[in-house]
Amino acid sequence: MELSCKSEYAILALLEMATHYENGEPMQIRQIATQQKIPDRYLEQLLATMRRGGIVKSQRGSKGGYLLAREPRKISIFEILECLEGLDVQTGEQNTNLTSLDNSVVSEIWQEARQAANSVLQNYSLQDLCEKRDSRRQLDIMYYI
Amino acid sequence: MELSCKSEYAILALLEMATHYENGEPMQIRQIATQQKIPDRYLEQLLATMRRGGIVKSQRGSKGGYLLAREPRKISIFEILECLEGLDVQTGEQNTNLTSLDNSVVSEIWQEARQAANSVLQNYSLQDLCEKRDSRRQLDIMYYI
DNA sequence: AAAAAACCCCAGTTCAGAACCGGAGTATAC
DNA sequence: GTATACTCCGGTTCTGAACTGGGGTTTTTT
Repeated sequence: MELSCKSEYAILALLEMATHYENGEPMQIRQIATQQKIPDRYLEQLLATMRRGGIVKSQRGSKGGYLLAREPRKISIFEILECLEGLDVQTGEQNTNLTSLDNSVVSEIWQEARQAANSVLQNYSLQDLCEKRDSRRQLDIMYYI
Repeated sequence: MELSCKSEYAILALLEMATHYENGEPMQIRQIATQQKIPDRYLEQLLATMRRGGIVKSQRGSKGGYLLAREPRKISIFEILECLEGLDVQTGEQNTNLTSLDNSVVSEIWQEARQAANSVLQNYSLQDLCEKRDSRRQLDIMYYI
């Protein structure tokens, strides 16, 4: 039940891109990696995966980089995790022999729990996280004064 | 978001014990391991952990074995996972310097999702799983006829 | 045209932790 | 007092996550 390092990196990177979404310029891997303290060669892979998943788009060549494929409001946290953690390939083989009844009952319960978590994540967009962060930041300033 | 092998083994073992809870006799590791296809030396460790966690109790010596510490109705799936997967030690260090605002916002969302999953698991007892399995079994027989 | 700046692809390597095994010790039943 | 179980603690194996490296291709700039 831990958030994988991979997914955390990805969300942080997208958060960074969402923050600069308005100005329309692509962001370079290096730039993002430095800001969010992510190993850049690793981030490269994550961004490539997310490009294939239609979450970001890339611009090659000099002055190139990455852009969100859609507005931050239209990208859910669930979608990001789903893209990265593999599609949870439903190996639907109901081997009623190998997989006992006990097994399938357990995995159904687990499925249900996961579904509950997923619907929470489906209701949060990148935009939401940015806003949450920004209002938090405001609060911090208030306290400081 | 995958159910660890460890937790699955544990639930299956407890399910087996719940099934035989009525007759009051302790069950041996070997017996459970064979039934549920679990490596017995590994199961031994899991049961020991659950004994320390107050989920099962043990009887040493000949004719010994393990028993559920409470009725199956009173043991939630959540409790089992909590016991095995470590207490999720809340490293509450809010290093506002090391951990950026972005980081903490992300981990809060994750927390919320996990909480949603947990409350599902809190509402399922071993008894519930047994009943689910048994009614499933009845259904299978019906189809067979 | 050439150089520079970026992404692209694919193949490693490292490392922590999960899963599993073994042996010597201890309690209990008969 | 012997057989049968759990108990404790340490080791091993193996997988997958995290990270690294090198040689490409595309695009911009000069």
